[in-house]
Amino acid sequence: MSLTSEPRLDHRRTLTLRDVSEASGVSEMTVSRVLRNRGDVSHSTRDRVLSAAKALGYVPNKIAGGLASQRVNLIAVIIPSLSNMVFPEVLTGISEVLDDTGLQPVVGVTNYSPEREERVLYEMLSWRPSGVIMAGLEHSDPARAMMRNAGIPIVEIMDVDGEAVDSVVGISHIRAGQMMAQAILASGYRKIGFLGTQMPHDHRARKRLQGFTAALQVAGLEVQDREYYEGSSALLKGREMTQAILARRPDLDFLYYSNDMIGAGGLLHCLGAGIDVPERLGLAGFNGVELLDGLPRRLATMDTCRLEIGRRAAEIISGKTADGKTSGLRIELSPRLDPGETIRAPR
Amino acid sequence: MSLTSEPRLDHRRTLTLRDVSEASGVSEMTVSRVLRNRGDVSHSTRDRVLSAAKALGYVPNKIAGGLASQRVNLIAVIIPSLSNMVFPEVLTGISEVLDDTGLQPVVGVTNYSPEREERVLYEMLSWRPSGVIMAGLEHSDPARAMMRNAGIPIVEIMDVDGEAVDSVVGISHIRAGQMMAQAILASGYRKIGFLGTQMPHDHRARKRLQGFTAALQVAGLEVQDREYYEGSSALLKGREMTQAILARRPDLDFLYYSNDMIGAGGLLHCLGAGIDVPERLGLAGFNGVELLDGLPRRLATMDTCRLEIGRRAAEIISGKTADGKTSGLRIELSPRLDPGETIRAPR
DNA sequence: CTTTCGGCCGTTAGCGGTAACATAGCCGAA
DNA sequence: TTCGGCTATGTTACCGCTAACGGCCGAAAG
Repeated sequence: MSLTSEPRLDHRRTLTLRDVSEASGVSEMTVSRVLRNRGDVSHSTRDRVLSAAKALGYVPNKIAGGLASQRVNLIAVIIPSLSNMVFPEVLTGISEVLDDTGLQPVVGVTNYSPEREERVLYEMLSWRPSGVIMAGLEHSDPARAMMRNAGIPIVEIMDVDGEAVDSVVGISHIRAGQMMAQAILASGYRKIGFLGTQMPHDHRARKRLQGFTAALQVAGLEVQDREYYEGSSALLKGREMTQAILARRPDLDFLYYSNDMIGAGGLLHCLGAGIDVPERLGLAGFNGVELLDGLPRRLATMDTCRLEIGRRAAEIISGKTADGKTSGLRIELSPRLDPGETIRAPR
Repeated sequence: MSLTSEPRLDHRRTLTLRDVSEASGVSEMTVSRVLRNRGDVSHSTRDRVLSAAKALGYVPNKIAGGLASQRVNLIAVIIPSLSNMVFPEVLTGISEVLDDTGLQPVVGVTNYSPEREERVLYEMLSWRPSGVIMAGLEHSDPARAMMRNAGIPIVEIMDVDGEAVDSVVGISHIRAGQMMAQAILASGYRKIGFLGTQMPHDHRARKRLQGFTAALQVAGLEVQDREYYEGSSALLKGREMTQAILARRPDLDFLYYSNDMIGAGGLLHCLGAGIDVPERLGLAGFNGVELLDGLPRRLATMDTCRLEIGRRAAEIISGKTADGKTSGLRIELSPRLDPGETIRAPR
């Protein structure tokens, strides 16, 4: 029952274009035009509308707008995890590019579960996004079908070893594994152990190992011992695993880790245990996580172009490619091997 | 012009309820009921509709649904950064709780910029979410106004030192700083240095320092020297900063870091430089990042209840509180100090 | 002076669903 | 038999916004 009062707004129904149109004395359509910066509106009208909207505290309703225009400025980005440090970096690349396109990334997380991936994809598609960026190439059949039928650009990222639904941007993890194996062999290491995630979930780690063992095989060698773990990777896990594998096989002369985090834990363990790295024992991780620069010794690793992958994927989605194409692209980037200080010089 | 052909779907207009209704011989309304599991539908009809929907590959349109029902199952979650490790953990807590409520978190990232925060909030509100979870208590006036007028539950998280728009869940960073200072003093350290982010951006770090210095002052002491940095925190940064501050003030006997990551870098530097930790020099970080367990020495730190904060916030938003209230709540959690192995025993 | 044209703004008809109500059977109780 | 009540389904009227088109008006062109 307040007569004048401060900005009421309390528990009134939410504002619509009509409120702004009444407050500024023009039609809803004109208000819509002003707020979207589309079509011709005189300067004076524009100002009137804008100030009315601000005064009321009007926030457009994209639900209604999207339905009417059949267009939504969302890009679905589906990744396995956020706690991996790898994916936030991809997201950064995506955001960088999308920021000045009016497109907005919306992130879904699958926790490496195919069922969850399917659900998340379904949820996201039900918002009718303008594009999908999806990590990996391995998906359930229904998920593939949804992507194929969505009628929007799809970009699968991180990995190029397999068949893409539409476009793909990534590196070959098989080749990455091969490259690392060759570098290790070139430095004269021969008794090699592997430490990593339980394979079934992480397809890219699996492919790395596959390329790795294949390259060893060419040299007539094989992985001597393996140590698996589940759950998230942390320094402590790397320490424990390293201790365990070395207890079993003290004769190993190289340890290949499936990621930098556990590799760093292993490095700390070895240094603490007085093991001569890299002469007596070489170490290598994967990913090139710069967060870990600053370790007592720089861990050998392989950069995976995460920022670049994010950027290129976003460019495809937003049509910023050379010829404006938004589908059927295939971009393979080349990972760069950084020998750090935990692989001895080639001999 | 294919006559029979495989699932056509190629470049046809996207499917609607009508398509499913025609394919299954019932009204659109009935299809809607089946797909939403709402209202009575006979078993046989349900099956028919479901199989028709699956066969066609129908994906509901939440844009239309949301407009019609005036309800949307989205929760806006607005945080400063994803590369901080702290926020993904909060997200985990949120997801855990939201997972079985039908509500879905949508994440927006502000990069610690108030302008960006305002934009992101505006964007999110324009999708008419059912709630907002927002990091921190410091926001621009327009942002506050938007939240106040949105007519939905708002939960500000992480920090309780200040005035909330609606509900708040977090810890007192002022008290956290005090607690750490008291622990440090109790162990007999007297010449204390601080290393952290440039304050203006990170309000919580600022409040910690504020509480910290206040507690020192009570003991007639003050922070002897400070070392600031900008950009993201990493081990290397921690090393460099530690080296710099110790070069200036080799007499310091304690270093308080604004987060665990740079603290860990500092620890590695000190160990490498042969400094006696914690006797000659004590160290402490902040956050209790478990990722870093496994360092040569466990860094003193303070757990910030991130998972719990996420959970409680989500519970408020989803009405899972004791009395079902969704607004006006205030929950202050107590951070736990972990002295690790870088503070010597109290004397 | 009429015609044309472009700038500015309004009107109309949906977009694809759902709330609310109406309806048609069917059953059992009065 | 009648009638209330229940179940299973259909009908209608929007939700808030925008595409498409149309109208008006003043200025430039014929």
